[in-house]
Amino acid sequence: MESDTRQRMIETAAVVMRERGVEATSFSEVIARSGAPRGSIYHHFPGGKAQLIEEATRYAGEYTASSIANALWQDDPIAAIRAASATWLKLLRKSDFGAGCPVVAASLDPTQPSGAREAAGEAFSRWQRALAEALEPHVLEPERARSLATLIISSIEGAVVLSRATRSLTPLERVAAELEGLLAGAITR
Amino acid sequence: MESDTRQRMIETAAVVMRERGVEATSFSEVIARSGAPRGSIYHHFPGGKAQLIEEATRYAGEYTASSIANALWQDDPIAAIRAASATWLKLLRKSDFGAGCPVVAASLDPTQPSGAREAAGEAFSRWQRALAEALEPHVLEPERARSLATLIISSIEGAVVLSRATRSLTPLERVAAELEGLLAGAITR
DNA sequence: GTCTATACGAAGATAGAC
DNA sequence: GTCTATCTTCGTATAGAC
Repeated sequence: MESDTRQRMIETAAVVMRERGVEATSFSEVIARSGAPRGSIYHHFPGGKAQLIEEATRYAGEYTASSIANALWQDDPIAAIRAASATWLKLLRKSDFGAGCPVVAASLDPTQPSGAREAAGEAFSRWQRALAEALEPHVLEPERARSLATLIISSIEGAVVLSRATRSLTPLERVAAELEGLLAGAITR
Repeated sequence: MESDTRQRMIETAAVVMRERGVEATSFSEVIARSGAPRGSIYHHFPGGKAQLIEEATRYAGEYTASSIANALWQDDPIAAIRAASATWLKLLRKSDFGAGCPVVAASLDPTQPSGAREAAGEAFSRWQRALAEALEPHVLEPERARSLATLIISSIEGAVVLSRATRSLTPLERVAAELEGLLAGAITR
C-alpha cells in the first residue's frame, strides 16, 4: 500500500520534530527511523521537506485536538487537565526529557515562508477554541472561558519547555497544580 | 579593543537565536549582522559554534535575570508582571512576531551534548527562584510562592510561542490578565 | 587579530534506469 | 514505486600568511 509508507513517514517526522526540532528532521533521519525507502521521498512528497514537515505538523495538531476533545467529552475540565499533565509527565519520563511538543517545534521553524508555522498557529487556535467551548458553560463570562483556555495551553506548553531544560518534572507538576486550583475557583457549577 | 568584537558577536548571536533558533544561527549570519571579521571567529571562540551559542545563552539568561530583579525591586509583583508582558508585547509588535525568547530557543537545541541546553536550564531555574523569593513574603506558604513563580514563567514563555505562531497579541494579553487576577487573589498583603 | 584558501561533511533536490 | 548516482549549496572547521 502506497499510503502506508507515506503515513509512516509523516508520523516519524512528527516524532523526530518533537525530539530534535524541524531543522534536524532530515530525510536521512526519517528514512532511517521509519524504514521507508529513499527513492520514494519525492514520489510521496513532491514538495520536498517543506511538505513533509507541514503535513507532520497538521497530523500532530489534529491528533492532539482529538485527544483534547476526547478528554473533555468524558471528563470535567479539571479532570481533563489532570489527564493531560499525566500524559506529558509520562512522556517526559519515558523519553528522559528528550521529547517535547512537535507543534511548538513547528512554530519555531526558521524557514521562510513556512507552512509548518502556519499549521502550528492553526493547531494552537483550534486547541484554544475547543477548550474555551468546554469551559464556557462553567464560567460567568465567555471571555473568561477564552482567557482560561489560553492560559492552560500556554502554561502547559511552557512548562514542558522548562521541564525539558531543567530535566525535572517539577515545573509541569507545579503548573498542573496551580491550574487545577485556579479552575476549581473559577468554575461556578 | 578585542572584547568589543567578541561581545558584539555574543549579543548578535542571541538576537539571531531569538528570531531563528540555534541551528539557523550560523557564523555567516552572525558575521553579517555584527560586522565582525570572519578571520577572528576561532580566535575569540576556540570552541567554535557550540561555545558562541552557549555564551549567548548565558548572556541572555543573565540579562533577563537582571531585568526580573530590577522590576521586582522597584515594583510589587503584579506591576512587575504587567511590565514584563508590556515588554514582550512591544517586542512582538516591533518584530512582526519574528522574535521570541533566545533561552527557549537554546533549550530546544538538538546538538548533543549541548552546553546551551544546560545554560537554558540554569537560566530558567534562576528566574523561577528570583520570582519565588519575591513572592514569598506575600503568600502563606513558600511552596505556593514557588508554584506561582513557575506558572508565571511557564505561561509567559508559552504565550509568546502561541502569539508568534498565531501572529496575534491576544494569547499574551489573555495570559497577562489571568496572571494578574490570580496574583491579586493569592497575595495576602 | 584578521585575512584567504581550503578541506570536509551533511542535507536537499534532480535525473534517469528499472 | 523504488533505486542509484550526482549536483549544489551551505556550514563548520583548519591551515598558514600577514
